[in-house]
Amino acid sequence: MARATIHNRQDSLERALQLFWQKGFHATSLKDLEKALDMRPGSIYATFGSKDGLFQESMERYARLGLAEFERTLHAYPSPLAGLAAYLRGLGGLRDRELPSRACMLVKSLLELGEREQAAWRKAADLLAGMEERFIDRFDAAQQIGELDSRLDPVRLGRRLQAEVMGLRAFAQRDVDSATVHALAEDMALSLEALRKDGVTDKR
Amino acid sequence: MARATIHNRQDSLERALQLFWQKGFHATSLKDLEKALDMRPGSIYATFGSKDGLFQESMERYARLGLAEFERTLHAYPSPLAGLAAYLRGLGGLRDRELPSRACMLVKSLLELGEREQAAWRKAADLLAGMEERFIDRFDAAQQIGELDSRLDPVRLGRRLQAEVMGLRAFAQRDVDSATVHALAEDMALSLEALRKDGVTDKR
DNA sequence: GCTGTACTTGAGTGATTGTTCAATATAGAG
DNA sequence: CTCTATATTGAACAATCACTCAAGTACAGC
Repeated sequence: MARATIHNRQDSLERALQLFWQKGFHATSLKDLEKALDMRPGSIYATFGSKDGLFQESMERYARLGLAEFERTLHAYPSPLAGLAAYLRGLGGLRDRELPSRACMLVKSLLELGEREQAAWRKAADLLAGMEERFIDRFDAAQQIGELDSRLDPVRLGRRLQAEVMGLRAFAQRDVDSATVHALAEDMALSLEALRKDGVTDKR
Repeated sequence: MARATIHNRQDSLERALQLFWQKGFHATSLKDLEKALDMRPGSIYATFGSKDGLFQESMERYARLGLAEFERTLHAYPSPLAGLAAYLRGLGGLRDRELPSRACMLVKSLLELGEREQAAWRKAADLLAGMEERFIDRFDAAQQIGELDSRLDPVRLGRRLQAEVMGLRAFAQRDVDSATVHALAEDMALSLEALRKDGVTDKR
């Protein structure tokens, strides 16, 4: 009935994500995107509407994949606190993998964007709020199985953890050794594990 | 002997700093700067060389003023640990003051800039390294007066604190209540104070 | 009041920005 | 094959980008 598409949407989105994650919104030009996606402007606009739209879809993909990896880590540990600590230790390896950036793309966007890109800024803020909810949910679970002192506030702990992750990843964006990042992540993980109520057996 | 300058250099720099801190490097155009400094392009280039140069000088000013405020807080407390905790609590008020941004300008730059702005990126990284040194120095001092367990590593503690500050300020860039930021800063301050060796009297 | 010097101006530079759209190409249906 | 529907192209667009420089301006010293 019509001409078939030669570009896979998810594939194009992944390439755009890599570019945006590395260079940020403003420093990524449409020329860059044309090259990375191997598409001409018309095709890009027909598929994604605008640079801003493509950027927002990239952030959504980033958050979806990041959350999936987070959940995968959690599932490997029956204990919520142990899962969160393992997630932190995993971030210690940020300098070992080859990534577009060590920093979180959502945080980069939150700091880079302003009023002029309000919609994209909102999206970044909302996606981060979703991640915060997941953190809080895990502290809640830890409390329900008696792993965490009932006097502690899961909401505050969740926000604290998000701030720690933001800080760890921003710090890793500096030109520091992999060992330094590993040590920092380890210290954060230890602090988190110190929350474990005395007498609770580690069931890893 | 010649025509007098009508613009104060420090004053112009302060205005540029406010703009860059709020909007970031890429989103700040020369038009914006012309308006904020009330200077025409020729004057700006005669005085600061380039947009990149002006940006780097702005970062230097930012770091100098920020460090001065940090030292002022420290001087109000005879105990190093108490001083650092007070600094964290002060950051809890980020949402109360009217600032160009809640996030640290150096972190914003570290995350926004890339290879194309290598010199400015380096400057941001170096200035952050300088701040890290100050943190480490305070933990060192705490250790020397016996306020801090001698088995703890001041370098790791200093880096951890910098990551916490980065995280706190990035978190505060989200659309959260002032109370939420205060609570987060309080939790971080409490963790820091918990490092105080048992038996050491608080001399605040 | 004149002169020399340094500061300031602003129109203009070429390059690059995100975006549009008429033309073209290509697949499947008949 | 022809026809139709849709994917794709890429030249062209106006706007904006960082930046330059010749001309104009105003002050200090004489």
